[in-house]
Amino acid sequence: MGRKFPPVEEQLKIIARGTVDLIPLEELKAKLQRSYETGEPLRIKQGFDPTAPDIHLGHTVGLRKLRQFQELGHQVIVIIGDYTGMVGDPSEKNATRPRLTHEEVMENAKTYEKQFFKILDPEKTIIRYNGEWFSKMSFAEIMELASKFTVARMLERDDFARRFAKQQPISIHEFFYPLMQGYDSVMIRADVEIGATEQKFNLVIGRQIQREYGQEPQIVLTLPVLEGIDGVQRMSKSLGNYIGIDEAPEEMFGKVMSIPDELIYSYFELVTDVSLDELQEIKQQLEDPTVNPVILKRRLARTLVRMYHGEEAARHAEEHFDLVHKKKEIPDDIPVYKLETSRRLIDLMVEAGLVSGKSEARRLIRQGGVKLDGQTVTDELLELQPQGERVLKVGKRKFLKITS
RNA sequence: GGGGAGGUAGCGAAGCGGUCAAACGCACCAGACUGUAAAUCUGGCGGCAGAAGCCUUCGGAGGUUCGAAUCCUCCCCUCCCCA
Repeated sequence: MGRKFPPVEEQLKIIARGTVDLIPLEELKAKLQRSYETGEPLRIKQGFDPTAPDIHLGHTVGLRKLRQFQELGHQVIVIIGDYTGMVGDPSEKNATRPRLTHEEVMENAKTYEKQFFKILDPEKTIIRYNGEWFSKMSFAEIMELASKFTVARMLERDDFARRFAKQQPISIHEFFYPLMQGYDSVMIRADVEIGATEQKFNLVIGRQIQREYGQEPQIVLTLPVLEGIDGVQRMSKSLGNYIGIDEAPEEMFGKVMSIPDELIYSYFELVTDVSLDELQEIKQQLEDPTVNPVILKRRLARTLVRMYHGEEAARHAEEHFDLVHKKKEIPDDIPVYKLETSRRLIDLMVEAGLVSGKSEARRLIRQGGVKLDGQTVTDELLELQPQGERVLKVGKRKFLKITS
């Protein structure tokens, strides 16, 4: 029948790129083969819990994979976990997560949708909120779902087991998380579910739940967890080590430049659109001791800014970066503060939001972290008079233009 | 239902009547060094005050005391064992 899709082997090559697990591979081949023959696209699912208002590069690892499926002709279904978001995924967590209210979650969800389409093709994407079905579920139905799973099975999970062993609390509602995620798969009849490796348990549970509800189990596709810019922990908004896809080009460029070298390759691999050939070349250069890694890091920064803000912005961001950090000059587009009357520097710093309090302002001055027109400020009692235009630098990257 | 162990700053963890704004480690911030990397070193890390000092903190509310994170009472929460 229809020749809507590339041949199975070709599809597999693209699907397998960057993935950690494909379980079970044989079933995936069968599904692909069937869709190839019938012209019916596979239903590819990934869920996102809007627990924070912004999408960052960590999310794009999965989104990019979804995009690849779209390009192969398949149907992508994104679940926005307005209900699961209220539970909070316990995966990899060592403690119960704070529960968000439905209002908070919905607020975040709004911005999610917009940001998704920076990567996904809106024409080939269906967005569903899982509150759609969970808000209507009766207690009888919840019990039925819960009965399909045992506590022992739940405790197989590393994170639960660890918390249990350490005598830390586990709330009952946390056990529901994997069940809910699996039920999502049932509701949308997922053929493939994508998630980070830490999601493996939840994803596999989905297979079992689907089977219980009389459906063909989904294929589990896991992707590596993207490390944050600190190079230590996973990228996460709450850890503050993230790069948001909506961030200003200059900010984005700067953040990329601050990642540890060890991350350069995986960033290229997981969150940029460089080709496999280029990837190969990058790898070689990174292994070559005569090549300064900073060159590749710049390329990474440029690539990422280009992807989200365009060629022009990327060039601009790089110039800006050189201006500030290489030549130690001051960027031209910094916040401005209008000084009307005589004012103490520390008060001004607080008011302009450069520091959280006067104590911090004093501290920074004492430590030589504050510069006025390039001169290190030593007097923490410094009074500023309105006069001309001056530039205040606080710490490594905060600037303020003071005008009169 | 019974018995036991706990709740200390962002996290982990000391302290158990004054010298505690609270050791130490991690995280974080600043400085030096660099490639705004990592590593390393130095300093900082409740708030306010020029400093002396003052104010608010040790699950919550009361109380004892000249003085409490430390003692007492009640309450809330967590974990373990038994039932």
